[in-house]
Amino acid sequence: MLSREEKKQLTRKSLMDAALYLIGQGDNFSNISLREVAKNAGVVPTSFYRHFKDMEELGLNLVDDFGVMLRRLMRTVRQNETYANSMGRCSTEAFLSFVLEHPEHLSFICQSRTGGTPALRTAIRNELGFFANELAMDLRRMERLAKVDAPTLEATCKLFVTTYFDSAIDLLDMATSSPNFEQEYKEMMMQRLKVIWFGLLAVAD
Amino acid sequence: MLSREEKKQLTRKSLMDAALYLIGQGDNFSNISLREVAKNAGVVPTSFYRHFKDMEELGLNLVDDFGVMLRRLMRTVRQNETYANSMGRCSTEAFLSFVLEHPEHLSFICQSRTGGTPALRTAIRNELGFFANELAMDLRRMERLAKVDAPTLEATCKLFVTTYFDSAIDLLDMATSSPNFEQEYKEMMMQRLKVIWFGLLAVAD
DNA sequence: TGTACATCAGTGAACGCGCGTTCACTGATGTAC
DNA sequence: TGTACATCAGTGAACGCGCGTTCACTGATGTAC
Repeated sequence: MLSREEKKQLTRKSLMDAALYLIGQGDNFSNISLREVAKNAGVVPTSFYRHFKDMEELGLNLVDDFGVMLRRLMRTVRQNETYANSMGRCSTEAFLSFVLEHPEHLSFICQSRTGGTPALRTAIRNELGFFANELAMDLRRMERLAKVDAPTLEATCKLFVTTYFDSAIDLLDMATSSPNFEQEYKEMMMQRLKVIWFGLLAVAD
Repeated sequence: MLSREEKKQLTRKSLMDAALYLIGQGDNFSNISLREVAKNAGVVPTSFYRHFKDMEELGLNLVDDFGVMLRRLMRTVRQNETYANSMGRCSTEAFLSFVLEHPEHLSFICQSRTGGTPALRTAIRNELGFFANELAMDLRRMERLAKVDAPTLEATCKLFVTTYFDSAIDLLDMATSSPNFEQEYKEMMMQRLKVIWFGLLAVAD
């Protein structure tokens, strides 16, 4: 038998899942009503308030989840032994899987990054900034980039991050329309990453 | 005395201006109601239907306006005699002015690019694609890029475009918080453009 | 130019609907003795 | 272990509100003669 607290956590999760489900159906997070979420979670609207103050608070919790997922992704990529040799291909494939495994979560992040409430946008910006900083730490360890000054390295890392997340929207759209989308996506990303990477190396000299 | 048609166009414009005004107030376009727009345009809700089928159609017209503005921007930049010599600085300053002159329009484009209805997203994607193609045409004329293959050049142009439009959100946020935002923005953009540009030159060799 | 009629942008009342939020409640789970 | 009470996640009715959309209308502008 589940404890009261465990049951509560299950309901909480089903509320967040319901929001993601509705995003997956094509709704914009900012247009999703509390009542729709409660209905899809199989719970009466009033119950919502036992878990979240309002929809924005639920959204902030989705951003937190996203942050956890992102950190897990980074850890996985780094542990891959071929990472140091073929960073671009490696991380592109990891990101591809990441997006395809959590399409609703990524739709939510991409649309709320620009269209969410100020609090949501700030939270997402912080997560992406963390991502960029981690990437900068990784790159700083590379000998061939030793001569790159800090501002350029940081700017480049932000460029990598926005390139990844801009591509997520394209990827999600492609996945519903193009049969060979995985290959197309990889080629597109490798093209873009190559240019940025070459630029960074050129600056390093 | 204005003709009936001229008056109608004025009302139409005030409806579109009302939508932009509400976006400027911090609302998300997809959350703005037809009634709010009509109210801010000084017109009864029913009048809205004399001009647009629904809010999406109004949004598509905003995208069209944006397209016209974008083409005007490109023409201006190209006419500038120093363009060929210092493309990065030139276009960054032009884009800075562009964003600051039409902040509501750019908020709308940035937020609807990812958060709008499918029709809106497609329309915006087309406009940005046009921008990227024009840029590719400009770059193709440059001798030092003669050796760059077409896919790389196109990928790079898309990268430039997404870099510009991703920066627009940051710029609009900075403009309301940072006193020295223009200088900060220019430095940030020049950093990013430099890396992409160096990357393109490196690929050219 | 003047008159009689057509057009149609904007009006105002009305509709049914889903919304967020409140409230007093129920009954299973948890706690103290 | 058994009992008596406390907690609190979830219920269900109710509220007032703004929404999109409909309808028949008004009266200024436009057109034909």
